[in-house]
Amino acid sequence: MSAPSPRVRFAPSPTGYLHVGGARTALFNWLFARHTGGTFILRIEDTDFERSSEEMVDGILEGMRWIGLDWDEGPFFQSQRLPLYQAAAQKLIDSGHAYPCFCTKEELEASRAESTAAMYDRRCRNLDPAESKQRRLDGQAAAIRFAVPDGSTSWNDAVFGKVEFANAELEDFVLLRSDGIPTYHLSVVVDDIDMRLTHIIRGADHISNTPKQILQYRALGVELPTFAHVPLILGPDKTRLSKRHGATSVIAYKDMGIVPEAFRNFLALLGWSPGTANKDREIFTSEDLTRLFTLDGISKSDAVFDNDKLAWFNTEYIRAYDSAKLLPLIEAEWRGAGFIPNRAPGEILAAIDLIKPRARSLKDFGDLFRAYFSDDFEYDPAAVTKFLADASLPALLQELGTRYAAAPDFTETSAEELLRAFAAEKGVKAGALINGSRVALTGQAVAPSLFAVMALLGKERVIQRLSTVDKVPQAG
RNA sequence: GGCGCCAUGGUGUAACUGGUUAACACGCCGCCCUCUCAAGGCGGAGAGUUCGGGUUCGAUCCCCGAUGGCGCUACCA
Repeated sequence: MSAPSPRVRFAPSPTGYLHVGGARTALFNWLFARHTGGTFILRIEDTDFERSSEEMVDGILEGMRWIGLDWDEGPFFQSQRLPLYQAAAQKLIDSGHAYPCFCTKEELEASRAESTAAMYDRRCRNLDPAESKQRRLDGQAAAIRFAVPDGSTSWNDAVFGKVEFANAELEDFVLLRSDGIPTYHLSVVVDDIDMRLTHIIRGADHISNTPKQILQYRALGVELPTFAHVPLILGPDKTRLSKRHGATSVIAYKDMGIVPEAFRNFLALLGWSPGTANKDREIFTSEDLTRLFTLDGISKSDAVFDNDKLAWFNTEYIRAYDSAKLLPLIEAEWRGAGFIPNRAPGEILAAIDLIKPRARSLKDFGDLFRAYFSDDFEYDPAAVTKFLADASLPALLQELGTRYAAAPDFTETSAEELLRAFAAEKGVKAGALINGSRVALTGQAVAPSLFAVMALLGKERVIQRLSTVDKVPQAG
C-alpha cells in the first residue's frame, strides 16, 4: 500500500484578522500541499462564540485570497460540527479515558491553590460512575475532563525532532465544557482525525499542547499524524509580534501598498530556506516556492519580521511586474485614495512602465507619481527648495517652454538637444535646467530621466507646466 | 514559579554524517555611472558562531551547565 496523499489544514480562530504569523502558517501548509499534490483544507475554529465573529471569518478569507492561497476543502466551521465532538467525548468516557467533573470555579481555584503543581487535583476522577451518571441525570452541570495517564508522551516532530513531556506535567484538561461546547483540545483532535489529516503544520506555540492531543489519539486508537511545528515570528525587539510593532494584520500590508507576491515571497523565507542549491537567490515565484518547499527546510529558531526586507521585495516585484498586471493593483490603490486619473489607458500603461522602477510601494502611484496621471498634482516643497529656488530659474524655464512651443518636432532626443542648446546659449548649466524642469513637470525631485518624462507627458503638457512654473509655490 | 523549545553579523538564512579565509540576501558606508532619485557595476565595515566547561588531533556542528528569548501552564484558541 502506498502512502496516502498528504492532507493538511489551516485552522484559524476567527477572533481577529488574519495576522502575519497565521498567514505564514497557512502559506507553509499550502506550499506543502501544492508541492506534494496533497489537499489543503480550511477549517474555522469558532468554538469560542464570545470572541468569534463572522466579520473576522470574512477578514481571514480575504487575507488568504490576497496572498493567493486557495483551499481544496472547506471552509468547515466547528460551530456546525458540535455533535461530532460530543460523541467523541462520550466515547472517551465510555472507554474510561475521560470523566465528568462537577467542580465549580471556586472548587477548582481551591484545588489548584492546594496542589503543589498548581494543577487541578483530579478530585472528580474517582467518582463512582453510577453516582456521576445520576448527578448528571439530576441536571447537574459537568465538564468532561481527560484522564491523563502516568508515564510520558513523546513524538518525533518533523521540525524539532524528538520532543518529550512527562504526563505528570499535564492537567486533566477539559474536553467538553459544562455547556456541551468542546474546548480546542478536543475539537482539533476530533477534526484532524475526521478530516484524515496526515500532517499537522502549525505554530510552535502549540508544542506544549501536542502531548494532550497525542494522548487523545492513543485513547481513540488512532494513528498519529506527522507533527511539524513552525517557529514563531517576532517583532524587531524580539518579542512576540503584536500591534505594538505596527501592522500585524495581513490586510494592513495590502493597504500599505505591498504587492501580494512580494509579501508571500517574504513570508516564505521567514523560517524556511530552500537550501544550499538556491542560497544565492531570494526572489522566488509561486511556482518556484511550491517546487522547492519541503518540511526539512524549516528552521527551529524564531524569526524577526524585517520591514526593510519586505520593502525590498516589494520594489523588486513592482519593477518586475508587467504594467498590465500592475494596473489593477494600482487602480485599487487609486480608488482607495479617491484619485481619478485623467489619461487614456495606453498613456497610463506607458507611464507605469516609465516610473515603476522607482516605486517602493503601490501607494507611490497615488501620491508621488500623480503628475503622470493627472494635471492635478502637488509640488513637493522639498523638491522646490532643492531645484527651483534660484530666482532666475522660473523665467528661464518659461522661455524654454516657448522654445519647445516653437520647435518643429518634439521627441525625447529633440527635447534634449533643444534644452542643451538653450543652456549653452544662456550660459547656464544644463543640469540646472533639467532639475528645475523636472520639478516643474512632475512636482518631485525624484523622477525618471527628464526627457523620457517629457516624451511621455507630450508637448502640450510640457509647455503648459513650464509656462506656469512661476506660479509654483516657493517653500517656507 | 513549573515544564518545553530555541540561540550563526543589526535582520533573514547557509555552512553534506565535526576539518570552510564562516557564505548569500536585506540594511549600512564609499566609489563609478549621471539630469534627480532609484536601479546597475565595483569595493567596504559588520559574526569567529550567547557564555563557560567537556569529548576530540580538530567543534557553528556532539555532551553538560549557565544566561537570554520565546511558548505552554483556562470550562481561550
